[in-house]
Amino acid sequence: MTLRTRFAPSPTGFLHIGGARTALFCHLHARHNRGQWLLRVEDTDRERSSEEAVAVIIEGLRWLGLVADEGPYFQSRRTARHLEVAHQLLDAGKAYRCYCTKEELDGMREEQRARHEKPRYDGRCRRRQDPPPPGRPAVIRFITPQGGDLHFSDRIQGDIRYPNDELDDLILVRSDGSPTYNLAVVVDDHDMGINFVVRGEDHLSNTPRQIHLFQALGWEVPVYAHMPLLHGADGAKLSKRHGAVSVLHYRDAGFLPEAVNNYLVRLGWSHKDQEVFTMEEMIRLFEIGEVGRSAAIFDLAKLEWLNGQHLRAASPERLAPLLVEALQRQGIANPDPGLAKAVLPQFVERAKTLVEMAEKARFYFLEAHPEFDPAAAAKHLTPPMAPPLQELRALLADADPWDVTTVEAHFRTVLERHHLKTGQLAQPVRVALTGGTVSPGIFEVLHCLGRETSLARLDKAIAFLSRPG
RNA sequence: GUCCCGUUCGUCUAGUGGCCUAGGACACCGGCCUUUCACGUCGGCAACACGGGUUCGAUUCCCGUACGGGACGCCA
Repeated sequence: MTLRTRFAPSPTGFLHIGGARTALFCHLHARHNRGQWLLRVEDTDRERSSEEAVAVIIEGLRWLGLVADEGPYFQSRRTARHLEVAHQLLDAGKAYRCYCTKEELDGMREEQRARHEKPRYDGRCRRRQDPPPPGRPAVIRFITPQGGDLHFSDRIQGDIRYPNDELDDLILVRSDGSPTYNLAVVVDDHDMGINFVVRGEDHLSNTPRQIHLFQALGWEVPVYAHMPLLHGADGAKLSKRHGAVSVLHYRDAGFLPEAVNNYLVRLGWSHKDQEVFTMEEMIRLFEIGEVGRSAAIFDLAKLEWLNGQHLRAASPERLAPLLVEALQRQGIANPDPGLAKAVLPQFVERAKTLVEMAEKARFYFLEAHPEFDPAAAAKHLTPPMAPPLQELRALLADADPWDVTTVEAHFRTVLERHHLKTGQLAQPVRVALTGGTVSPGIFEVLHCLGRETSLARLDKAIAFLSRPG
């Protein structure tokens, strides 16, 4: 039997890093086993679901490269089928109408809490003999088996044993006639041939009741794998402060999707001492049964390191357009794509994100001269540097060809004549060309900047350090 | 409150009774490399929550406690 699983987000917000991790694990599990996975949007809560959220979730998955075999299916379009099943249960005497009001239910829960009991519906309408109150809307509740334990073997969590008496009669259909989540998942998972469910641990306690539903319907129960949750830096639930932002935020922050996937897979799973994985490796090596059971905390520093690793593994062809984009967002109107590609190797080891890369490479793309960092200029653009800089400028003007080797040769000539150490000239030149004290190797910078721009910037620096006063 | 789940360096993790004076990675600190910054490299700091068992022997098995998380909705 081929494995069929699904990723089933509810479109009440964006796809955050935790949801992305669930989607990734679904994808890996399906691909590893040559199975399929489908995307199902669980939008039975019409109040809170939105179309933008759907679009953003799909875009997030697309960016991560997690492409489903089927879907997206929309749960809200399957209402008729859900209700059909509810009535089937009703007809079979496995469900009943409940006329309890909100107030009644609230009162019941309050009393139970006061008695230190778990708040749950006591099933009073199940035993109702008298005719229903006329005109009062009813919900349909499922008759949960009483007594005994329900146990199932979770592929991640292990054997779970759950006393049936902890469960109450869950609502299948709301008083407005709409099906609830627990009904919809069971029906959809069955109808869509899902035989394996990967989802967050927050669904663990829903599982026993869903299994009861499957059994009442005479349907085969899927295998479950409940993933440990992701926590923020303070150990609490993920919030906007620490990571629960849209995955697309990471795209805009200059992260590569493969780095995000790599980071996410290592949260709860490992393979020997390997840290860096390609998607192919993840698919080949990933075993859902090896996933750990404890929650993990999101650590941006490690994501950044991994991003650096993947940045280095990526080709300049792939990265150049991304760098151009990042530069544009930093106000560079028309970054030269050719220059971006040429210059990329110089930054790939110096930046952890594309955004950082763009900041560092910015000086290459400036139309005007870079502004001298005041501290850098004060330290390196000093009057005594005028003669060597002028001499360098003169030699460079005639350098032929304009390449790294020639440029370096002229540079060394100046060094010798003025008895300077490399750094003594390199730093002033660096400030002249880039505005600051940090950049790739100075000969590469000269070369890639080109003769015209290099000379102009040197002139500007010479004028600056020769200024009166 | 009740039920379920979890607990190895700051963080992600390895570890399935002796190989553990607990391994790797990120972060951090220091050396080397060096034209700056990085990269690289070498080294350092740093953990089995606690208490009982079981056993010749527990990080590994059992029980309890503490702490953390999840669930308890006409949300998903």
